[in-house]
Amino acid sequence: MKLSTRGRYGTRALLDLALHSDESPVPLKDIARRQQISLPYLEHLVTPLVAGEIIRSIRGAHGGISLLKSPEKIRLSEVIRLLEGSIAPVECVIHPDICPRVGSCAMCDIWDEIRKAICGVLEGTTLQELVERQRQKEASRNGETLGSEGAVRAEQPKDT
Amino acid sequence: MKLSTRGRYGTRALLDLALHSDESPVPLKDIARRQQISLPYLEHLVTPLVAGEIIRSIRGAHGGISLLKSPEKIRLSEVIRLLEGSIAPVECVIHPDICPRVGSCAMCDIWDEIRKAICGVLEGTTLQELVERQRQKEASRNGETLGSEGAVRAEQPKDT
DNA sequence: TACCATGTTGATTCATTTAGTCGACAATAT
DNA sequence: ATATTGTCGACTAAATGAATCAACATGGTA
Repeated sequence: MKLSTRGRYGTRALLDLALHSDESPVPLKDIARRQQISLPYLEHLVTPLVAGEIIRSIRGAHGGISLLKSPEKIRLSEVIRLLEGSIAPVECVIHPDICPRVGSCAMCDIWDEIRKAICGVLEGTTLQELVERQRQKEASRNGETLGSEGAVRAEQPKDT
Repeated sequence: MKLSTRGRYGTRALLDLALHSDESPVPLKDIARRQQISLPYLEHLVTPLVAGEIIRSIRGAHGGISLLKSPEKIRLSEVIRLLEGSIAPVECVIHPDICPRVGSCAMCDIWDEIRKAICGVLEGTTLQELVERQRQKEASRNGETLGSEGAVRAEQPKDT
């Protein structure tokens, strides 16, 4: 149940793009440098986002990628689906026909509840919200400067 | 973000055990046959559940596995954690120290929300509930017999 | 026009994980 | 004793993940 680097790097790249978007497109090179992702790998991560019409790309000098929709309209669910494929934790939730136990398996219900729970979070989060969160974090990080640096990690989740 | 066969087979095996538990232990061979899991593979799946003291095993003739706790006290979260390891979709949620962006990364918040959402479902589901659900499904499947067999698949999730 | 900066695509590599098998062994009932 | 069952570690094969690279397409700029 782990996210691959596609999901992790891809979302970070998209957030980075949103944070650095003015009018002109943002070169992959810049995103790669800021996010510490290798450029040739990032190119592959970006492809499905272009195909999914979340961003568009412009070749040539001063080229790069830019958002096709305003950040409030970009939901994380859509992004993750493009980067990672289906969100469902098991296949049979999506394709009931491949499971011989279809309709008589109590586990499938639970797997689908998990799918819905995950979708709920992703559906309810827009790129705009991520941008705001990120800006806020960086601002409060600057205000922090002196003193107890370690105070950031307030509460650690006990749970896995 | 897919569950491996460990999680899928393991939970099915445990549910099968709960459904077929009387006083005597249930041989792995029977579970393997009913659930269509290869016996040598099932042996490996069962190991962490024994280690986690959810079930115990008895060797020798008439041996097998049996539940160590009553089904109402066995939460799916515990089972999945034993079978699949941490539920968190990314490592940095559990070990913030391995992430250079710790405390200043908006994505981490989201990944943790997802972890919580998944935990919520798993924490809130006991083996007893699964048993009841499963019995109910099988009962209604028997009452079905004649007529429109296909009526089972009422609503199909559009969403991934 | 020539050239440089950029994105596109497919092939390829390498490491890791997953899924599964097998054999030797330990324990228990009959 | 012996048949039956679980335990454990080694092993293998296939799939996936994480990249890298080269050849190409395209758009600015001198």
